[in-house]
Amino acid sequence: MPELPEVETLRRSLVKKVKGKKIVDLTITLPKMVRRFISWEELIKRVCGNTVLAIKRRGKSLLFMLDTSDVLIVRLGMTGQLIWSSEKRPVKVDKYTHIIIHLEKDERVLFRDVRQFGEVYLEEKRNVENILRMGAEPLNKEFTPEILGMITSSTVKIKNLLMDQRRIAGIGNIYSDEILFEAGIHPLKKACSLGSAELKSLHNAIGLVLHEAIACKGDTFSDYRTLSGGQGTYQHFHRVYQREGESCSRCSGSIVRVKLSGRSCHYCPGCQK
DNA sequence: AGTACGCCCTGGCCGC
DNA sequence: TGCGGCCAGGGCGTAC
Repeated sequence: MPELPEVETLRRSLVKKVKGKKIVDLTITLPKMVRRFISWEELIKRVCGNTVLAIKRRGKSLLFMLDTSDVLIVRLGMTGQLIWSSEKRPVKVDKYTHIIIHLEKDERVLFRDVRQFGEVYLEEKRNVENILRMGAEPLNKEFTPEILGMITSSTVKIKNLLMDQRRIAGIGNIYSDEILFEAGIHPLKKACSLGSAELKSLHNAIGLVLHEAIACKGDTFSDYRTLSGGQGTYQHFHRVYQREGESCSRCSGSIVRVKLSGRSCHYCPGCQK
């Protein structure tokens, strides 16, 4: 389940491998992975022959900036992977590889996705922000405790708010649990009830946890892999996520799991008030 | 406005 | 061994 740290890790690798290179061909074996009102035929037509000027990230989406007015947008969903394949180290294409971006010299980026929740689409650069409709980037320096305070002026439960991409971009189920533990805030607490000390603590925890996870090259709790097929290591440092019944590293109490809007939510009742 | 739920989808796991 | 049933969940649409 790639969230901001996993997608940022992929982005950094993609910059090294793909930036400045020409897309010579695009293979789409599962057309329904192409979404948002563009046909796969048109996608291929508008992508092939163009050079990738830059690779950006917005929330959990990767943006391949082309040397035309278009951006190729990739969202990995739950189980999506981007895998680097070269002549020296070719990667086998299996039944879960739905899209292949072909560069020159037999270099490829494979888009593999078991559950098919991911998507690829094309949008004009000037429309990207409108289409993505995403909230604040939590690692930008503009993301201050004051901005966070404005975002949290809602009666939504703080856990749901952290995962709402239109409010804050890039945080999913794993990191929202870990961030709230780090901040010592109960996940079911109403966002608007947070005091200024809690907001500061939450802001700090967001930066801390996301940077830590990026330093780990992400979290390979399940399907996520780095561009070269390796694993991230953040899963070894979970403090609450998927640790139901285990003891809290801080107070030795028992980690609890509850259902919240169809998602599991883990926290320590002793540390998170 | 907030929330619950179903849908998309498949591998993995459980119980029988 | 094998099979049915259920679960995980990001994002979106819909109903309340």
